Amino acid sequence: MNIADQIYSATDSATQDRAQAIHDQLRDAIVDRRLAPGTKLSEGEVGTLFDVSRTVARAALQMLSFEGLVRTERNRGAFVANPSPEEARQVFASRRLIEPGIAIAACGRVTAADIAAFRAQLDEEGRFIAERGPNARRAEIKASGDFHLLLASVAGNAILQRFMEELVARSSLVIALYGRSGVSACGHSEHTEIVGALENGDSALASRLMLHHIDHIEADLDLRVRAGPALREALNF
Amino acid sequence: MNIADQIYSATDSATQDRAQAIHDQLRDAIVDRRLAPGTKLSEGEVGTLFDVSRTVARAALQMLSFEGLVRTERNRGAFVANPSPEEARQVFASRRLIEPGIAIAACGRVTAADIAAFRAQLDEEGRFIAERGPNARRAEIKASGDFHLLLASVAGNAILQRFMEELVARSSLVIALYGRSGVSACGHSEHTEIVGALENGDSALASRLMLHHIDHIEADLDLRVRAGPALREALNF
DNA sequence: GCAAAAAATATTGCATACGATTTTTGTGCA
DNA sequence: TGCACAAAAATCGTATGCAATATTTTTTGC
Repeated sequence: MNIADQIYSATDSATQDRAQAIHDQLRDAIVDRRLAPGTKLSEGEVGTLFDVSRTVARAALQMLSFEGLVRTERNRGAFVANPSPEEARQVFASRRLIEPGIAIAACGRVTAADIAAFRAQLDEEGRFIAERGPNARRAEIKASGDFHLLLASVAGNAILQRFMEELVARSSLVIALYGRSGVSACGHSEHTEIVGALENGDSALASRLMLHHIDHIEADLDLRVRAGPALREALNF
Repeated sequence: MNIADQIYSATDSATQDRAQAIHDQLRDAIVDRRLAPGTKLSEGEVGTLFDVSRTVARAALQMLSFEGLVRTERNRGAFVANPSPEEARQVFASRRLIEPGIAIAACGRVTAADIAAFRAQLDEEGRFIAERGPNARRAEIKASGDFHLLLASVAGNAILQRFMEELVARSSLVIALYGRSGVSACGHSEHTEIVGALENGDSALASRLMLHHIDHIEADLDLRVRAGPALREALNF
């Protein structure tokens, strides 16, 4: 590890404060669907829950708001985001644009250690697919997202990695709201194929597989408006 | 304008508070290079400057920190970001990945009114290129960035638009630090060509022109490390 | 009994206060 | 003069208090 890396990881680890930790826990809870879309997250409640003042709870909520995971309304509070079908489409349009490129970048940088990490990640996914129950399903969604984040980290671009973290988290919300079934097994096999392409250094194939994979995830969504979206919004639903 | 749009713009305009306004002004100042990289932005100073308490100044600085425009060090304060050559490369790698796709998306949605807006934007750019002096140069950089933001807004994806806002702002910092000359005139003509492709609905051409345009901007940078980057970082430069 | 107004309650927006940490200044000694 | 160490100043991290706004409950008139 060179000097620059040391500086980076030092500042990264020491970065900020308890707000970051609270943010991370809330984020995980949202991504894991333990917090349903629309759930109110009041500053006081979050503060007492994590045993901090409203000040730091507020900072954590502000971070989540920047990521689009909660929406805040003035003088009303913060709520777990309730993405509209249009927002859902934009999330996946963004992923279709970015992730094939990330796959290509990862292809040029992937190491043997990375491949091993991918294999471990695939095993993890497989474990939860075999199991039944809502907990396993949550873990499966989480693991599926982690695959994409692992790929982004291998690609070696910190900016794109952060974008992907946001997109994966928001995808999780979208799937919670509009997901129809579990094509997850299909998703798992597609992940396996992508790792295969990576291992062979076939960037064009990896990119193509990724694009199809995203299409498949989105195809499992039911993005038809249910009772009229404007009405639902107006009713604070 | 449909109901959903009204709701959106309503929440957007009412969004939050004075912190957002302060953020916007500071952001403009950074992008315009009135605040040089490395400049310290203490909470107290920002607060008294905008006549608010440290609380809201802090919130504004936190927003800038999320965008990568300032870096904050615990118990030390916030500083205008000083992107390393590696970060600069990542900014442009991200733009190379995203902006051609944005150009394609914009091609499919551009209206006559949009074209008129582009023409106005191009005129604005041209004005400042003709002028001399540091103020005109600042305005020119700003206008050049605004062109890319206008394109992103036409593309109609709010998520990608926000990513682009971040990338354009960070590019401005990078150019301030590593920019060599003004190939700006060249940039202006390239913008004109892109608008032409948009007008003709030639998405493939627009995408290709955009990619070359980004390459040209990056080619004008001198990203060689100067006195050793770790040393510079260590010296808090 | 029901609808509308009014009070009570809860929650956010913001400012300020205080302890902790860092940086700077000042002083004594070699 | 130069250096080490201590005191002072500046700045941040966080808690708390008060006013403003939103929400709920109660009361009141019909």
